[in-house]
Amino acid sequence: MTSLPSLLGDLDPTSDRAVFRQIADQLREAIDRGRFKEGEKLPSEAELVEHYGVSRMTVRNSFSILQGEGLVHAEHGKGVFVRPRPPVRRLASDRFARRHREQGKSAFIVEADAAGSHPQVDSLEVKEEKASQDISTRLGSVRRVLARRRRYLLDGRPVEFATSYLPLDIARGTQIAEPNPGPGGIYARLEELGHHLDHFEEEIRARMPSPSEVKTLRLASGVPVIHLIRTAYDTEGRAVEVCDTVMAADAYVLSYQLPAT
Amino acid sequence: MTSLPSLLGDLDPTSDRAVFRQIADQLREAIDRGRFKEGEKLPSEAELVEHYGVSRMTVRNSFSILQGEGLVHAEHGKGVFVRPRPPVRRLASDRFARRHREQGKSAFIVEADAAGSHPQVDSLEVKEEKASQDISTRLGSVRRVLARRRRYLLDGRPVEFATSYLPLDIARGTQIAEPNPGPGGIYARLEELGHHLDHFEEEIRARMPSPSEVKTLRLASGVPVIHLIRTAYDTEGRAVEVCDTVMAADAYVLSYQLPAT
DNA sequence: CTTGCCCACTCGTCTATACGAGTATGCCTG
DNA sequence: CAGGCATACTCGTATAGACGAGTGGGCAAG
Repeated sequence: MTSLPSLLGDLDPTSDRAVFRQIADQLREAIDRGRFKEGEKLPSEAELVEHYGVSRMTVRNSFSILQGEGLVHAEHGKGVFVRPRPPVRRLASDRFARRHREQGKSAFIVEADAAGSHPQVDSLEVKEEKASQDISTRLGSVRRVLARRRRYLLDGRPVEFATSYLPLDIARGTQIAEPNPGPGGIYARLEELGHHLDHFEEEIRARMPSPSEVKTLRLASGVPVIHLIRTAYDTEGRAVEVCDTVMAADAYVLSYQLPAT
Repeated sequence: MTSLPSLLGDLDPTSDRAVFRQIADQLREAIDRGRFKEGEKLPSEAELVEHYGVSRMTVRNSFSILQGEGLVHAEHGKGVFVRPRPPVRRLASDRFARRHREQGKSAFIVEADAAGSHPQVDSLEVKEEKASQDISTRLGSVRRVLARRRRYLLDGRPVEFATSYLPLDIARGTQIAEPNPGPGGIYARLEELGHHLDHFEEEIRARMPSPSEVKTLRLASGVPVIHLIRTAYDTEGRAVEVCDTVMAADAYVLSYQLPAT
């Protein structure tokens, strides 16, 4: 094994910078320089304690900084590893164009198959419920809505959790209220029902996940979520659906094409 | 002062959940329920040590979880506070439409003034430099570029750091290479130079900030950044500008309008 | 009354120690 | 040879204590 000093250097006792930050800095730099590669194991806490001559809590503090940055993750009993960058899913802004709505399978499945990954959808739940204040406002003051919840997985990893909300007067009793909305998804059904789609509005935020989001998306620490709220409007200007999506930020790149007008 | 028990409850010694997580859970819930309001001070470490009968490090561990979630922030010598949600800036997808390009001031200034906040732009730097691999690819294999860097502040708080890259054959010697690109910004100049803009492509990612981004954006811990890369294409299909923007995620909501086509 | 200092309280950093629990490996037993 | 167990190594949790440094209020001196 290569000796640590050759990889990691010494501390600067004259520096104002806290020792645990200096250690974190050195590890970060070593990772950035590729001295530790993706998925590779970092020196164990004990080794770093030895190398730097500090206490274990100090080393753990350093690791906790890097974890917060999403650079590394710890595995109990194994070690601390450089977090591999997962393959990302690109979401193009034309993904809801009518021409993509012909096939029988959902856009998610088709797209993932094409990319060679194994897609899955689970946690399906379709039910009527009271609209939250926000959803109600977006849908134009409806009291109750049909909520369609589902979780998307790629190669076994949860990447996205989405809920669609539709006004009851539109969705109740239609195939939209069924677990499987049929070919082309709910947008195809909406159009068949006479609600011709005119445009979508998407709002994008990024933030740290709530504990429940950490759980459902099995997020590593230091991974933010992208929160996307899409509202679909029909040609009469009515909001016919709101889709609230929380995505693991390390699994997505969103891509939009805008006219220069 | 209200006694802590009335706000915070007890630990469950039979629970599998680690003590510091239980404490974090209770504090989080109290914050969510509004028992501690935005900007309000949480009980001090000493008080929580007393209340729960645990050691100080355990309490600090709890705080560090909440900091990682961006829920609270600590101020040396003062206490730990519920992090106030700053006002957000909405970026609409039509913000580069030609009709917004008439006025003398930059879009950022106009928009912030309208919102009643005090906008500022600093750290201006305009220079020629070697294009990175990524920028070169996006601009169509150019070696050197003109880079325009600037930082945007709202009411004294840095919210965004952006760099525009333009091919030298377009920008060199023009007003684009001046610190002040004139009314309507560089897009107006590009069109005057005969590069009529056709469309933009925007790529959006979210991630935790690098240490240098923490510094330039003065980010609190637990605040991700939104990384937006916009490429501007002219009517001949040539990429004429790439703008790389890093935004404090808690200060922005991006909004896009998409045709249903 | 004002100024300035001191002190109490806050979080920041660091040490040393202890035990628990998950993982992997190799040896020993059947 | 196969299975299982012991063991060493990993990180997770928690305690107790020490000192440093930023903040703010009160008190004392001018």
